[in-house]
Amino acid sequence: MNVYEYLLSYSIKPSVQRIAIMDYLLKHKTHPCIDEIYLALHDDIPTLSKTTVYNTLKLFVEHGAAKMLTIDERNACFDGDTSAHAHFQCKCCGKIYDLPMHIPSEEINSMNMMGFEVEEIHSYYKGICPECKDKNNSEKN
Amino acid sequence: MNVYEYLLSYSIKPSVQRIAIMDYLLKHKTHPCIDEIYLALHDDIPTLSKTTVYNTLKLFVEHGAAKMLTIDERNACFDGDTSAHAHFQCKCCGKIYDLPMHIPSEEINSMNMMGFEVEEIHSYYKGICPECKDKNNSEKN
DNA sequence: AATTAAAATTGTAATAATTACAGATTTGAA
DNA sequence: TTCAAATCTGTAATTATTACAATTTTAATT
Repeated sequence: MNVYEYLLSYSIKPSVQRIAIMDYLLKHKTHPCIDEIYLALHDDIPTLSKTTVYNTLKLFVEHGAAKMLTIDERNACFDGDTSAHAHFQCKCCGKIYDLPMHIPSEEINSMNMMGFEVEEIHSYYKGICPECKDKNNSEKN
Repeated sequence: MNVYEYLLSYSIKPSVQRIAIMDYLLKHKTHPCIDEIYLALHDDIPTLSKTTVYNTLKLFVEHGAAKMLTIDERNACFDGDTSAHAHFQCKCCGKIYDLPMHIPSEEINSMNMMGFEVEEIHSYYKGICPECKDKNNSEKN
């Protein structure tokens, strides 16, 4: 399935900009922020407006075609992988890693019992990633 | 233990402003944002600067006396309860609820095995809270 | 009590992310 | 081809946060 059909499957009317942004999201697992996407696509689509990137990602999130991460304090990040998974952000280099998510079914059940209607589950970790840990260790020696 | 001693126990030098802010955090489980704290304390401390609220909360977080939540997209929220617990934010009213947290020990173990040094665990849910669900239902009838 | 240096606080200005909005462009049906 | 709706664009406004220099407070020392 190409990106055009992929957008349609989420009831999103495709356009040059929407296809380019979704294509970027699907091909780059970096959990990009608005600016990263805007700068990356600016070469191919010089007329692209940053407002369009904002609007488009909002649309994607509303249609369930992307997820917004609030893991980075500075600015929102976006993920084209909408499957349930957790994240890890390195406090040193800022990189965001994907991790398998354990879905806490018992908790969600008890929340439902209490009358909470759970629509989104967010799970993330912060700390030091293997790369940065290695780098720090080798500096010390 | 009073707030003065409480701050000292986190190696934070007490001051009028710091005591007032920590006192507010401990007494109000609303997970307030900077503005809420600033506005609430402004009556008692008219000279209080919003910069001081920012600086003080940053200091609290650094010393482990408070936690910053990024659950609300608009702005950072703060929690004086530093014990491990999860949160639920209602998409309708915005209120943030405390929930017991299931610590995914197995995942953390495997992350450690992979070389990730986990320092923070964040777990939160979004959806509709019981109050808003009731309100919506009664409107429909 | 006066002196003084360090720490804390304050207020303003700068920065950065996001949103509002109006005009231009594109799309697709008639 | 025409036209209305949808989309996109660029600028301006808004909002959250940070930088920073000046002022005030604190606490130790004389």
